[in-house]
Amino acid sequence: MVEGTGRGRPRSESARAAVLHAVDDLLVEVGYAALTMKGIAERAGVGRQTVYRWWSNKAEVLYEASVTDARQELAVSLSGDARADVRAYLDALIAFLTRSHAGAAYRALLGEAQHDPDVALLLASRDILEDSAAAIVEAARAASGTTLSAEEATALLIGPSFFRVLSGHRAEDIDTAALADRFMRALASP
Amino acid sequence: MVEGTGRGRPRSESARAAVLHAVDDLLVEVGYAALTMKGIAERAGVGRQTVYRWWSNKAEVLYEASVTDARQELAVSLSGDARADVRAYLDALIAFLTRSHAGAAYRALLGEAQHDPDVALLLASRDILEDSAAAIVEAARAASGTTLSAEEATALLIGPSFFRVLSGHRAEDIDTAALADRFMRALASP
Amino acid sequence: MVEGTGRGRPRSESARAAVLHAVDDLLVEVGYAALTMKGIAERAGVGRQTVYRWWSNKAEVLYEASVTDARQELAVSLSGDARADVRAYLDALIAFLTRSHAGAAYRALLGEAQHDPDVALLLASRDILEDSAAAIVEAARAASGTTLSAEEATALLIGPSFFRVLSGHRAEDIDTAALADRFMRALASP
Amino acid sequence: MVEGTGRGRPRSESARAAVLHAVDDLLVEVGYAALTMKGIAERAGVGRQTVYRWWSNKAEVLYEASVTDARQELAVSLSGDARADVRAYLDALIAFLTRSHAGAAYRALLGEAQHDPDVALLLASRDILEDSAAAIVEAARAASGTTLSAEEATALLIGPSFFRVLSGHRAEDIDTAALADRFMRALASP
DNA sequence: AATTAACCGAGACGGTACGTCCCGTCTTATC
DNA sequence: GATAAGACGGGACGTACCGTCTCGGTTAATT
Repeated sequence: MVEGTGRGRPRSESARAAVLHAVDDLLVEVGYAALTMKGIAERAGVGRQTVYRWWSNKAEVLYEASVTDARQELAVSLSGDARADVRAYLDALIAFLTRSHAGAAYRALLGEAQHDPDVALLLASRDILEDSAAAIVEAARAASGTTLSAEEATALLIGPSFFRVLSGHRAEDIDTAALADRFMRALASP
Repeated sequence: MVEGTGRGRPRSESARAAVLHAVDDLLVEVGYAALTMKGIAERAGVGRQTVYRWWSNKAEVLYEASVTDARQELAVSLSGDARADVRAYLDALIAFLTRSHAGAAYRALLGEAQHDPDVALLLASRDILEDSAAAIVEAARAASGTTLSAEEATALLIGPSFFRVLSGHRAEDIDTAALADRFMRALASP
Repeated sequence: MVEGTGRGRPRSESARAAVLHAVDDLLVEVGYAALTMKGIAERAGVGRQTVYRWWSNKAEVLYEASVTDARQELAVSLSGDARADVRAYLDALIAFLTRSHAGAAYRALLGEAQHDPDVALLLASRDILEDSAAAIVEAARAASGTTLSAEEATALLIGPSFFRVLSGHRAEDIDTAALADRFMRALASP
Repeated sequence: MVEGTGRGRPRSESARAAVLHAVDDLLVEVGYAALTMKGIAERAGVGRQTVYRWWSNKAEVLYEASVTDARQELAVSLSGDARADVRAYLDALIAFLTRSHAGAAYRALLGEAQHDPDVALLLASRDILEDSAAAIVEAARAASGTTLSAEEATALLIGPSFFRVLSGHRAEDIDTAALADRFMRALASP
């Protein structure tokens, strides 16, 4: 996108990058609760107004800082074996939600979305999890010949692990092989 | 349970009730984000210290204020027809998560838990959702003769709806009849 | 003064003593600014109400706790030599104001009196300094045959040292011999 | 004096003035005891942090708010007649201590200084009373040819009135003509 | 001996100021 | 005209103390 006439000083790309890096670092170091716009600006060596000029709240900065990493971590290649692919995806999903920095950011944002409609809209506009599962879900639907919609199938796939992690259960307990098996069974037509 | 030695002025039950009522009211009126300890105390006509004396943060007050309502709203009676009971439970669950005040409180707490370990512990200690599903899950497991553990079955039951709601999808779209059907199918042994 | 009928439990003398001791100790340990009614009661092992029952504010407790010591420290015997007696009194006065615990209490009370009328009344009712100087002033007035009133002479005697100490000057610098000399000269008739 | 690099928003002169005015007003309206940093900020229409940014406690604000007035009220012109000048100064001093707003501030600060070392330092750094008396004291010393130091003479001059007022006596009783006379007599060499 | 009444300790109560932190906005000089 | 710096008005935080109250328990003098 072109920046109008180009008059005046152009946006500093280095400032943008510094902010996104600062958010990444601070999220790990101090956690989401202690992540402040003030702290981000200072860590990035950037004026406070510069942050506000490009992002309207910390959720937006965090979203932009983590969405690329999130997509990468959740990407799985299709092997042709639907059940194996589903299991691989579930493993990636759980690793993302419980051990990844980008996953921590996602959980924080999803948490914030529960009481901030702006953040809810931001997340709903492009749901990272749903996007990441689309290919696997499509393959599984095709393989099973299910009558379920993609949306329904996605909820069946992601929901159980999502619930276990978000509601605070230990993630090691999740048997992804069994989960993949039950998912395929649920998909199947009668 | 005895409250220590009984020395000193006893805790004021009316103050306790006033605080819990104030939290309930304020959550509806101003939302979780604008819910402050200061606001709660003032609305309750209670000293600030009195709130801090009995609850260490707003999550604890909110939990105590909503847990009883939550249990009531999620209670379903067993009819003997497992599939019908599951569907009734899912309807209650979705209504709770999307339309109930207690459910709004639960979602706010679950959100807070994603970036506050104290709140996470509080919720994990007695998971309202898991508790509420225990009887239905047990009945469904018995009816299906499944090899799945109760924990796994609970995640299968709650997860899909939970994911749809928490990640911001419209709740009316959820076909609980289909979901109950798929749940029973997933439980079934091969 | 008799306490009415004497019915009911009599005042606990040990509680009274414990409070006064606690005030003395705390004044030295934490200073006047950090001296609180709560702290006094706890240090004395006494209920808060018990303190309030007998003294209406911390100034009153402090006054009662220090007035006896103050009188003792400021007592000087008359030798017959007015100038020498005056000098001895000034030495005692400066020691009291700068090095004594009771003097610290007096200065704190006098400070409080500058912005609390109740404390001002308390101090004015029986001015410790003026009382202590009465005998010496009388002797000096008699020896000099001055036309000055006792009040005026007292102010001439105490004022200079009082000002030096209260306004924060170093006390060692005060030449009490010279001061005594000038005082006698000021008293003398023309 | 230069204020660093000049970067950033400069200090708001209007905020500074508003705070000092608020202190002046509040001291008269509610008295020193009820003078709070919170109240000052609110009355000035200023953020709390803005007050703390420039003054570390209410004593500092009050000092800055009253010192200029104090100097004006205590200024006396020299006529050449030392005794008359001394009397004029004593009249001004007593009026300052007992009837002036700036004098009320000074007494409050001096009171605070008795139990707060920070305030004591603040007052000692530039003693308003001693400064104000310097010219008169010098003139009186020259006229009398005394051997007393300026410090000693100042204490002799100010002390008696200072003691009378601070220890709560009525100010109307002070005979400044007699006091000036005795002061000149005390100064005189033998 | 039983009753009565005031005192005792403990500690919770409604209030309010404290000093700190962060919010999002603004106003500088600099680039 | 965007930037780094940093002051601005505002407001919540969690703590401390205020002076009051309400308990159970104690200690006498009066019945």
